[in-house]
Amino acid sequence: MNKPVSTKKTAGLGQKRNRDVNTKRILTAAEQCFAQLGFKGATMQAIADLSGIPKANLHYYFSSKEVLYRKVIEDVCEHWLAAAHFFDETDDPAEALAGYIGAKMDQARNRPNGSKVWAMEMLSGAPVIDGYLQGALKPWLDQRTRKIEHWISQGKMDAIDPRTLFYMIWATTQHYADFSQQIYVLNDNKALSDGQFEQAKQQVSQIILVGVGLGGETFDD
Amino acid sequence: MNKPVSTKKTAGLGQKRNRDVNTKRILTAAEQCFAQLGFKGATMQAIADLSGIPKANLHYYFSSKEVLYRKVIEDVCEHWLAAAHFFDETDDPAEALAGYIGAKMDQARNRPNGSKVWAMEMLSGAPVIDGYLQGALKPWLDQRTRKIEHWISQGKMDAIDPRTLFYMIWATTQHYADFSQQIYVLNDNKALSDGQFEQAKQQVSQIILVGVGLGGETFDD
DNA sequence: GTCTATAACCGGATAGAC
DNA sequence: GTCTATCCGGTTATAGAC
Repeated sequence: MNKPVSTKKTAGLGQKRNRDVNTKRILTAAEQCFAQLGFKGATMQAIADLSGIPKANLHYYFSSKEVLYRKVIEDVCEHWLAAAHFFDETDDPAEALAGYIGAKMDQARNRPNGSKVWAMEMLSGAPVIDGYLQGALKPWLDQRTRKIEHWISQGKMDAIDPRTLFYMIWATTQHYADFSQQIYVLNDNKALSDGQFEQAKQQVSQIILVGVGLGGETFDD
Repeated sequence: MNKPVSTKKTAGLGQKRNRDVNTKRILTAAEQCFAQLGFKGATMQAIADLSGIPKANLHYYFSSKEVLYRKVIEDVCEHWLAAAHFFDETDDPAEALAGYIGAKMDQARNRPNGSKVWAMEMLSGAPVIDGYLQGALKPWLDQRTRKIEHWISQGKMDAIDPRTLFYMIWATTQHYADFSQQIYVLNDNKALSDGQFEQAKQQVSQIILVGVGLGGETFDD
């Protein structure tokens, strides 16, 4: 749909930059295609059309469809971790959880396709992402689980199972990206407005915080 | 993988029954294949192998891959509604929500592939399921939204947004089916045991009920 | 580095014997 | 009703001109 940044050889200085730009365009288009259609369903032709880069050039930048897919997944993983650190910015459980939930909600809103690719991968049994789950996500979760257990032992929050809590946070926040079509229909065939989304964000935070015994001053209105 | 119920013509009485059995086997295999691989990724050959029925016979029972897929989706929709009525079995908000959450959790555990096909459809933008969302799910949600608002006006529960609550319930319960691979890895590469699952069920109920101001006696242990 | 044309392959669907 | 063999369209990937 879009025009490629430069056709034919512009040989010389701006070339590496050109390569980066094209690579980025391809990755963005691929993320969208894979998100909606799955690995098999997305075609190189569709990715080419969407990115505005000829199909054969995709194979110039990425040796195969699978290599392209793995690169998309890698980016999504990095993106996941980007929100993860919000949990550690404070030692107050209410602040940590509210900050983390807010960050995950914003991610779902701002980069829904990343969330969808992740979901697709999980549905497929995580063939590509598996190593990342073991090597990065599991250690992250184990550590935060201990942090929550510590807060519980200090009487700062209710004695809930930390894993259930995290699964709930992940599921709920990612739902706003992954099931956006369902939300769209249930919202009278209208996308959530910024106001509606902000309200949802506040509500999700409120219900979860209150649910784990942190029902303090977490609302805005 | 499995052997077909009967090869060659057994002509006569048991035939219609035979047809039903084969149809059922195909649908079960198809549900699994579509859940893991998406519409395009699942091949008629794979469905044939898994059901133990020759590929050509699939086309005898279902005229095309799309017809087969639509039938799978229909079954999944019926299944969705099957849990929906648990919400209406009582006028007590805590009982209604706990019963509904429990039913949805059990569904996720007992028929994960149904949940995955649903999720896949949503990620793809719900091309097939759209009419059902408009015609059945939206009315259902609108009605239950009013019920919750009624309870809120009676002071029986906190003034939360009913939609956010339902999205949270759907997302969290379905997470146990859709993201089972992630849960598997995070649970030390072991599937959740029955005990772990029951605990998760209780925890989800507890956090949500407490979260909306229904923190009474909802636990077992 | 880029693009057009094509090779090689695979999957859905059908024809036609039994 | 069931199964084997086959056709045809579509997809990935590459060869080779520019």
